[in-house]
Amino acid sequence: MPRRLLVTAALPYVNGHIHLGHLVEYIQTDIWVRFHKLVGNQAVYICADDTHGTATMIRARQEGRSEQAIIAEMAAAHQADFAGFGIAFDHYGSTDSESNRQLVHRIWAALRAAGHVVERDVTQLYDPKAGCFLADRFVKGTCPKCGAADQYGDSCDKCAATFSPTELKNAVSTLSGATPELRSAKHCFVRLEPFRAFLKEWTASGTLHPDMARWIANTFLVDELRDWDVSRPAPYFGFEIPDAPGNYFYVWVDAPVGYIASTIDWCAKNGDDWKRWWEGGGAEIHHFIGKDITYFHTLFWPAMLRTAGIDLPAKVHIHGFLTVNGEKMSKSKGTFIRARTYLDHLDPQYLRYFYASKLTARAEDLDLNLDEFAAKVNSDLVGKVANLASRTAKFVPRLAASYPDDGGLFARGAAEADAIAAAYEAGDFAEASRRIMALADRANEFVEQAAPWALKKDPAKAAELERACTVSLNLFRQLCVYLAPVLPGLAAEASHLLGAPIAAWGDAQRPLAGNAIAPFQHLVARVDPAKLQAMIAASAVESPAAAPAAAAPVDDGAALAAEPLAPVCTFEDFQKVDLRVARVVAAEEVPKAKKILKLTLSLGGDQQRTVFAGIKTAYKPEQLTGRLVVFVANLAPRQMSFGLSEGMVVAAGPGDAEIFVLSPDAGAKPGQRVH
RNA sequence: GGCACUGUAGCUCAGCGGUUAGAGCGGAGGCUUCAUAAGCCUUAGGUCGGCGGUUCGAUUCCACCCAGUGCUACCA
Repeated sequence: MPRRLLVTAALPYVNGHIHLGHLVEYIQTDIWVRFHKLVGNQAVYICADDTHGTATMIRARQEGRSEQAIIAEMAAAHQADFAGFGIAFDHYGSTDSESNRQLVHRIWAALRAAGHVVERDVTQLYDPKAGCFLADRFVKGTCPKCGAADQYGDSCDKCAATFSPTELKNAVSTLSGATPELRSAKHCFVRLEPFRAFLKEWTASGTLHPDMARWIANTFLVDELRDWDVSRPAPYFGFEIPDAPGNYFYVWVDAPVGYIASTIDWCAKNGDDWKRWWEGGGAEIHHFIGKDITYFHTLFWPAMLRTAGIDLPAKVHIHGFLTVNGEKMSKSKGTFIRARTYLDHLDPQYLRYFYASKLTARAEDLDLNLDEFAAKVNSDLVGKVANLASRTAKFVPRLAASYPDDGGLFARGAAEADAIAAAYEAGDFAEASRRIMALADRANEFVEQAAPWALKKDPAKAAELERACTVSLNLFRQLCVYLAPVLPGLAAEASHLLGAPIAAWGDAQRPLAGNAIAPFQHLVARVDPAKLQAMIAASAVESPAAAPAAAAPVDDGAALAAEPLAPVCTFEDFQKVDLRVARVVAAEEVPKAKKILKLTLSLGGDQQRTVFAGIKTAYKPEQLTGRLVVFVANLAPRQMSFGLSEGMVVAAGPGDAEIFVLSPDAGAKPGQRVH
């Protein structure tokens, strides 16, 4: 009984081009889908462009055209890029569709009816220049959790923390460069806390890799789940909320619903009923996503589906990020490589194979080391697999009329089918590749021993030659069947070479006999290092001209916006705080603390105080000893796990590397009060 | 500090309660010349992070420790 699989990859955002990082996911998913189709399951690969949000609206405004024009242009670009890599969606839709609007309405009505929607005022960042509230992705600043700079307003790609844009430090509008200000507006929220028990069970029920299930259980699900802000006030490009006019659904509401809407559109084209896939039809729903959007797919999304009576995903497959040469992709180093740029220089099969050889079921980051990439592709694809055909296909015009005795080689390869299939099924493509390459090694050993080139010289051994070639070409074909999910192009060429289509996983079980052999053509070229270099060069963006030296300082309002002024206090209030000049007489690291330094401060004479200060991320102890600082002398002592802290040292900055300890001008003496 | 994951040959990684721990790549030596300078053979003497425990027997299970990574805590 074939399984019915509804498979999705995350919807790429309409505003950007596809790059090699995206492709990890689309290739991974494509391989998984192709595998299932090959084994005879009914698999549907659904994707779409994620179109809504402020970003699209602003871009349309800037370029003086409609959102729809942008969507059409980018949809074409995305699909061309995907097609270039052999990624074969069954349907590629758009979240800006009527089917999506209707479905969002339906799910919203269900959330309302279930009493999960609450409304309250939200203070949000507002761009006074652009005249609109700022979407998460349109605010950049410093991550409040880890201090990484240049992060978007919804999550940190450094530490994967999620937060709200108002939590961002040093926020700046990427639209206008203006410092955002705070404004209030009414928002709709979906309550998630009622789902916690359900989510706890669901995420632990095999829908996620155990590592990820644990991670979610230990992070998000330990505390009360915060209400989810699902609306944005106009102007906003998206679907208006039917019962809250002037408000629009936040893009993360309608984006995942787009999985279903895109299925609906596919069904409409094919005379199918979408409910067979999403509502009690017995289909398995599989989502492939990156670990950065785990939150949305394993908490919000199941809650929405459950409320609306739609099937829950059978499995959420989560992968890690792509690094290139061991580092985050970098525009200046030329490792931020667009799909199109890659296609301009290199064969997409290389990348499909390399990713496959590295992907496992775990959400580990995948490193594209370019030297390893070239070595692996050349060794495996060219040296082992393609070479097998290349070295035997030219000797004989056709395969032997019956498959000869090969000492059990083909049978041993056929017996690997289940193990390789299990590896594909589990998402452990690395293991599948290893097993396949092991078979390729055995096949090459066979050729070596049979030495068809020697047999060719002796006309009396023509039959033996034919047998040797029949075996090696069948072994080659067997490999191509196993590799077909990864390398559909190679499988097609192998089909052509031997005049027999590779159409099913079972084709690896039956050797061919008697087939005519087509004239041999090169199957896979070696990786040309010059082209690799050219690709890097084409991707490298010269780093922006070094900022004009010693330019006048620009005091933007980011810091103030990130932390608005406190309410007025009286002079008497201020006087309560006794600030003193102090000298750091000793600074030392505290065992087991990542952020804390232990400071011994002198107030003059024999007066000393011990302070534990959270400045270790920005200062080394030796930088501090001897210098003067400003010290809150009358702060109530605080017992910390490291010891008693008798006050605090005054500092500014958002944290992490950006901490600036205050010091008085020269001449001040320890013990003097700051007035 | 807590939670999780990882720690196996120069590199990338398999493996796993049981004979002398494996593969690929790289390196070294040899063979071959059919093939896209591909292939085959030999070789790497690695405390399987450390220390204990369970066991007839552990790289494989358990405890603890160390290191790396991620999240999290300490910032009065």
